[in-house]
Amino acid sequence: MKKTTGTMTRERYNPKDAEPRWQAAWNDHKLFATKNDDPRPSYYVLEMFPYPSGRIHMGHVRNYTMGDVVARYKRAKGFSVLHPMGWDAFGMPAENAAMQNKVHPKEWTYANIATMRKQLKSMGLSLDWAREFATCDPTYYKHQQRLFLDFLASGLVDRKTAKVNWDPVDMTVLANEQVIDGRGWRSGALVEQRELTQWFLKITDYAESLNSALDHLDRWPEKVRLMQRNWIGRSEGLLVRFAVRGQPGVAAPADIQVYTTRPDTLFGAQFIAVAPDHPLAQALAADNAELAAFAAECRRAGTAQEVIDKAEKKGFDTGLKAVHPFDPAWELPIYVANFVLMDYGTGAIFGCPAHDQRDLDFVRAHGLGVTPVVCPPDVDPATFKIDDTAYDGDGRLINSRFLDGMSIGAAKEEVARRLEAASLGNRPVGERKVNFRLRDWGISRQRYWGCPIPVIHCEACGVVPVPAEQLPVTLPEDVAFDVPGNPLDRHPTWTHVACPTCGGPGRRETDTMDTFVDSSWYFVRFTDPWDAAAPSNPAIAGRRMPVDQYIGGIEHAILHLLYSRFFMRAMRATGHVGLDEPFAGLFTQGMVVHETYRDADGGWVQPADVRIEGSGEGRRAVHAETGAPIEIGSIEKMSKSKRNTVDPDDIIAAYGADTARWFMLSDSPPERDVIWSEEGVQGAYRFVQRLWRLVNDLVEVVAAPQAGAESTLGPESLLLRKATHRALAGVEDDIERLRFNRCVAQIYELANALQAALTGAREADAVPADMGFALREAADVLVQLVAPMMPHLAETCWEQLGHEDLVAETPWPEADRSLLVEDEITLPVQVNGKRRADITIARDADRAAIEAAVLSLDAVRRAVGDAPVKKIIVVPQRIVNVVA
RNA sequence: GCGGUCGUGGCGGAAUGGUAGACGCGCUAGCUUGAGGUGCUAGUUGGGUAACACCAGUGGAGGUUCGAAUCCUCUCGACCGCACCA
Repeated sequence: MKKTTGTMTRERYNPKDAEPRWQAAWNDHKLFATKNDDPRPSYYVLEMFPYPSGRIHMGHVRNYTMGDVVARYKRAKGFSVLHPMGWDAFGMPAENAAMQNKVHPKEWTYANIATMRKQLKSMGLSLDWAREFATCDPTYYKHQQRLFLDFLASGLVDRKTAKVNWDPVDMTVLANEQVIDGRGWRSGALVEQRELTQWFLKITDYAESLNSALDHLDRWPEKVRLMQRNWIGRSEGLLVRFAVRGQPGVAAPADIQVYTTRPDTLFGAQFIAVAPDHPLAQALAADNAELAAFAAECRRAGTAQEVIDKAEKKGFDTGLKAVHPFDPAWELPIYVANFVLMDYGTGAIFGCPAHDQRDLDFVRAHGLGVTPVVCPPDVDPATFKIDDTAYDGDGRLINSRFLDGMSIGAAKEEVARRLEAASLGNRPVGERKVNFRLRDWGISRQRYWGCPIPVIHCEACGVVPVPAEQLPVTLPEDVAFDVPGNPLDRHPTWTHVACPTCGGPGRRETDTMDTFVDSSWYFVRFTDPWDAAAPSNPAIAGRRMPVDQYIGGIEHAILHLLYSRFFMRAMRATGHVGLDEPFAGLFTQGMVVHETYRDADGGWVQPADVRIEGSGEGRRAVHAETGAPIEIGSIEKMSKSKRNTVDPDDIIAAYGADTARWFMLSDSPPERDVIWSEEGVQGAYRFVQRLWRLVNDLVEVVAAPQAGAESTLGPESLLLRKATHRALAGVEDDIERLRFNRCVAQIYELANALQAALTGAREADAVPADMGFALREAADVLVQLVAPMMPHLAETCWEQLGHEDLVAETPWPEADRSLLVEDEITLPVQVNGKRRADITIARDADRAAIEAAVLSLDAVRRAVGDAPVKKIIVVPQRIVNVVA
C-alpha cells in the first residue's frame, strides 16, 4: 500500500491570497470586456442594477452570483456575452441623507457607488465594467431628456390636471402603484388627495399591446405574467345609456351611462348606482346637504378607514329613476353608492344582485328585490333561488324575455346587438367598449435628485420643449435641504431662462422624473453607452436586445417590468429601437432570509453578536460577548430594522467570495427564499477546501496529463468516465434552466465519485494508464463545472492541474453521449405496483427475455404466489410491473 | 372576497406518471488529528427483525391508472398578489 502523507500537512486553500490575484489576471486579459463588433452569437445577461444605498447586501450577492454563473457559462459555450453593471442612482434616500447629514446628494451617491463597486469587484463577477454608468450622470440623463422630448413630440406625453396622491412626509406625488393601503410606499405616511398639473406618460396607449404580448413571453414566470395581466385589467363590456326620469325641482341629466361586463344580466337589474364623485352626484349634492355629507364621508373612508368597515355597502337614494332600455315602463332607482369607483368605467353601474356579490349585499341593506337571470346547469329554473351568495357561474338565461334559454355568451351578444341598434336622443343606447384598469403613468416628482423634465414655461408661448442641442438640462449643484419641498422651486437663478421660441422670460419646469423612468431603458443604454449623440444606436441595440436573461426580485414584477415594456414600445415609435419587448427571459429570485434574535429587553441583536449552542431541541443562543441569553425568533427577510443582516464583506473576509457564491447557489431552489445560516456557510467552505485537497491528491498520484488511453478502459475507469460525463451533461442542462441547486448536487456527486476512484488508485501499487486518464479527465471536468460558480478556486485548481491558460477562457467541455448510455441496465421490478426486486439485463433485451427473466426471480414468484399472472407491463429502460 | 403558489425525513431540498427521500446540513458510532471547530469510514423516514423478509409512509379524504409525491375532486394549512375593477 502506497503511503501518502501529503494530505495532512498540505497548506489549505487561501481565498484571501488567491481571489485578488485571479481578479487581476482576468482584468489584465480583458476577458469580460465585450466588443460590439464581436461576430459570435450574442448573449445578454443582466441583473437588475442596484440602488447605491451604501453597501451591498446578501440579496445582491445572490442576484449577481446567479447572473454571473450564466454569463461565465455562456462565455465558455462560445457566446459574445454582454454582462454590464450600473447604478440606479437617483432617488429620495440621497435627499434624506442630505437633510440628515448635510452631505450633498451627488457626493453621497458617488461615494456609495465607489464603495459598492469595490464590494462587487471583490465578488469576482465577470462584468464589463467599461460600460458602467450611473443614471445620475448627465451623460445618461441627457439622453433620457431627449427621449422625453421625442415622446412629447409623438403625443406620448400628456400634461393634465389630475387628482394625485400626495405624500405629506416626502412632499411628493406618488403613482397609484406606489400607494399601498392608502400609504406612501416609502414613507408609510397617509396619502392625501390633491389637484396638481402633472406630466404623464401615456402608457394606456399601449394597454392592449402590453396585455396581449404577455402571451408570447414564454420565458417569463407565469406568476409575473398573471400579475401584469391583472394590473392591466382588460375587460370587454358594454356602455349602456339609461334615460333618466327627473323629479319636480331637481335638475337631472337626460340620461346616465353605465359600463358593464355583464349585459346579459340586464333583466336582473334592480338599481343604478353612481360614484360619489360622479358629475350627477356632484350636481345633486350642490342642492342637497345630506347627499354632500354622504359623499364627503365616502371620500374620507376611501383613503383612511376602509379597513374598519370595508364590508358595509352604503348608498344614498337620489329619488331619481332610470328607465330600463328594454322596457319603458320599468323604472330603476338611482343611488349614490360608496362602492362605485369614479376611476373605473364611467363611474356608474347597474346593479344585478343575483349575480354580483357586492350588488347583493347592497340590495339586502336597502330592501330591494333579487331576480335570478342565469340558472346553473342541472338546476330547475322554477326553484332556483339566491340566498346569501350571488351566482357568477355559467348557465342559461331565465326570467329574461327574449334572452331566455340562451347561454351567457349568446345573451351578451344579443343585448349588445339590440342596444347598438336602438337609439336614445340620436345616439345609440349601447356601445361595445374594451376597458382597462391601467392608468397613465404620472412621472412628475417635486424632488431635486432626479432627472429634470426638459421643458420651459413661457407666459407668451406656454409649454416649450428645451431644444435638443441645449440638452442636458443639468441639475444645479448649489442647493440646500434645510426645508422640505423641492429646492429647485426656490433656486434663485436656475429656474429663470429665456423662452427658446420668443426669447421672453421663461421658467424652467422644476419637476423631475420618477426614478422608474431611469430604470426603464438603462438596459438599452448598456448596448452602446459611449454614444454621445443619441440614447441608442438601433443597429447595435437590435443585435444585443432583447436581454436574453434578466434576473431580479419579484418585487419588481409589475412596476419596473411594465414600465420597461412600455418604454421599448415608445422608443420604437420614436425610432430608437426596433423591438417591443425588452426581456426575452425573466427570472425572479427568492430573498435571503435569516433567523432573528432578541435580547431580554426585546431589542434586536445582530447575528454577528450571537453564538449558537447545541442543536435540535437543545439549540439555544447566547450573546457572543456577554453570554446573556438570546431568544431565537422567526426567520425573516434580512432587514436593517430587525438587524438580522449579514454583511457580505464579513463573509468574504472570513471565507472568501467563492464560499459566499457557492452557498447562495446550494440547496434552495433559486426562485425560493434561501435561509442564510452559519452552518451552511461552513459547509460550503468545507467543500472549497475539499476540492482543493482532491486536486492536490490527484496531481500527486497522476503527476501529468495522460493522453490516448480512452480506448483501453477497464471497468473502474469506465465507471469514472461515465460519472464525469453524466455530471457534465447534467450540469449543462441545469444551468440552462437556472436550476443551480441541482448543479451543486451533481458537482458533489462527481466529486464523490472522483474521490472514491482516487482512494482506490492510491491503494494500488501503480495507477494504470486508463485510470490515470480517467482521473485526470474527471478532475479537469470537475474544475470546469465549478468554474462558473466558484471562479477563483477553479482557476487555482486549474493551475495546479498544470494548465497554462485560464479556465475562464477555456471552452466548455463536450459531453461524450456514448458514455451516457449503459449497455446493461437495472430495471426495478414491481408486482402489482409494489417494488419487489430488480433485474440487470442488456439494454436492448427484448420483451420476451425481460419477461422470462422477471418471472424467474424468487422475489417475484414469492410475491405472485399461486395467483395467475394476468399481464406484464414492460416500460423500456424504466420499469417492469407484473400484474397478478 | 377573488386569483395564484406551495405542503415530502430533525432541516434545506431531489424525484413532474415508473425504485420516494438524490445532494447537502445536522445527528450517531468508530478511527484520525489536535487545545479545538479538521479529516476519513459507516449509519441516519417510521414500525419490525439477530439480520433478512415484511408492513406503513409525500398535510387529510376520495378517485383515475398496471403503477400517483406527480393527474382529477373535495378538504385542511402556509405563503404571495389583487381588491368594492361593475
